[in-house]
Amino acid sequence: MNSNSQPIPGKPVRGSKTGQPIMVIFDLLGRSWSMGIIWHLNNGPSTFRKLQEYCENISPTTLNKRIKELTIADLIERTVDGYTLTKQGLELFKLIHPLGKWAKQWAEDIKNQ
Amino acid sequence: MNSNSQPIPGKPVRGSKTGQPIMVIFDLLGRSWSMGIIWHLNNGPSTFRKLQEYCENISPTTLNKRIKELTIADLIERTVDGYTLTKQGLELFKLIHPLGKWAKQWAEDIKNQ
DNA sequence: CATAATGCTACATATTTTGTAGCAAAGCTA
DNA sequence: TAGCTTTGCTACAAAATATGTAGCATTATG
Repeated sequence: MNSNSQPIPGKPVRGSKTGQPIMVIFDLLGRSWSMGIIWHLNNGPSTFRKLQEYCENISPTTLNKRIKELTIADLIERTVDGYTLTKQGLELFKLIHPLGKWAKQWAEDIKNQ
Repeated sequence: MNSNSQPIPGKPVRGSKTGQPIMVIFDLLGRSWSMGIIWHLNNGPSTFRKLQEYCENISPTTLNKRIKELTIADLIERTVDGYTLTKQGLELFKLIHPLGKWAKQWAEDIKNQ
């Protein structure tokens, strides 16, 4: 359908022919490990191999793709200390952070169903 | 790796061998169209075909899988009016909602890079 | 009762993700 | 400075997921 892989605002993505920003973000974050990478980087800079380890031994192929995508999207960047969140990436993290607490409660609730 | 498809807290999922809730949610939301479905249902109940249409003509196969997963996760449910968000689903939506505004700004910023 | 809309399954094809191997470059370390 | 080790990454085949199309059984609706 759309073999052009990098989700870019204004261009068609999964979920929006007109490339609505929210859908672009959903496409980007919706790919395997994207959110895990961002979540982890909030703990500080990380090397390629540390990231791989943290993300349940994600294959280097996939990790590399995600890194490229998230870098183009200006959510992460490479520094001397390793990969880190950009200013934007940190803001995004702050927005998804509350999910952590909610998820715990949710897990409780569906257990007691 | 893990052919058992439904992400369940406490069971291994993509991103966490111990099934940490946040990772379970990431696995669930990370699948194609999951977030789009939740986002859309916030506009009110929707039929299967309306959802399909809204989600860029998602294939019925995939939509059906997502519906089953999100239903088991108690995020959506089927009512006489069609599929709707559950109480939990609505809470989740509220948490991801701010992403919309942020995404717009983000789209602006990376355009002007 | 006929027609249309709805929810969904089947199944082949296409795309993504995984897993393993391994290489080139940079950084210690003796 | 010669030899490890770590790091970032590519190649490529196999496995898992997603897509697209057809179509069928039910449930509204006229």
